[in-house]
Amino acid sequence: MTTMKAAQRQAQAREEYNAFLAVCPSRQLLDRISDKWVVLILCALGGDAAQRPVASDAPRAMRYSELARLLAGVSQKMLTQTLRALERDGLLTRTVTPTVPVTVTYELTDLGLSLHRTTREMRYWAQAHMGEVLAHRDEYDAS
Amino acid sequence: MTTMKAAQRQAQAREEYNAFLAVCPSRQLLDRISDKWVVLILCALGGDAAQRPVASDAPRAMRYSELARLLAGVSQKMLTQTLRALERDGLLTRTVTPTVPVTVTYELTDLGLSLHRTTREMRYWAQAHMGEVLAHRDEYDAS
DNA sequence: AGTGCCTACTTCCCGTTGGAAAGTTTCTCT
DNA sequence: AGAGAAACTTTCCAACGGGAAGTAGGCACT
Repeated sequence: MTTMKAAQRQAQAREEYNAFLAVCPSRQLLDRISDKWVVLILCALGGDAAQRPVASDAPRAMRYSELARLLAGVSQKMLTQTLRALERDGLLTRTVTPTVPVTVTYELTDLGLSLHRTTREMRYWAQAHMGEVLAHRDEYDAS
Repeated sequence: MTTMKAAQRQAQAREEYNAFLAVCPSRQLLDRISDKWVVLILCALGGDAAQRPVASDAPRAMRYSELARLLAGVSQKMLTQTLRALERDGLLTRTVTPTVPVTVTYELTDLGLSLHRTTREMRYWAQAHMGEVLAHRDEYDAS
């Protein structure tokens, strides 16, 4: 048990948890990461701020105000709240530098980075299939 | 333009849409698919109802009541509402069979199936990293 | 004929969540 | 003394989601 490799631990975790059960902790976790602000924050910190993948894409630390500017439409309350939740879950780190005014930066951990691979796919899927979806909506609304 | 291959169309779409912009339609689409019920419904219809990937995993049509039972905790209102939205977006089809009582089945389209690959990853990530996240929370709450 | 039952919703009411905007803190510069 | 800047925090209100009850259409049993 104590000598288990990471891959084995994950394999066992998959047997212990079932996200379809409302009482399962992994269901609560899935609910939390299936959130629009979580997905956008992970995309931002993961480095894919550009419209499509570019060579300069790389995870990087970002300041609070930088995130607020990039995630158009997020309220300060939700941004702070979501960042704190992600910090608590170990997906990112929060670093306060005592300059004046104070500088706060957020950066993905390895755990956050592993989830970023999936959230990035969500974003690209949305951008890539937008046209198809709009076409389906028109068709649906016409009938 | 009319002779573009799917891959080319998607590449162009990625340049036209940027999900970080609040006004961009792809942002609205990302908001919609970054939803806990959407993720769970796609996982269910995608066939991975088991706790971990098994040979019998395959996309399959499911009845309304079957979905309601599998997605523990979903209200009828949200289930209906989310299914209709996904139908409108072309991610799944709704089929009414005039048996008695009526039978309604839902099934992923190819478009829905392409997104299912990503939502399945979200679910497995949650189940696989649950322990790590819980450990981080304990650590965070202790300080 | 009437009562009951079944699925798949739809409607109503209300508590929780999220957004908008204004307030707070700390220090520096003029 | 007053302005200003970053990163929140608080307050107020509208909207979203959950729970429960109601609806429709048709068989089936008494």
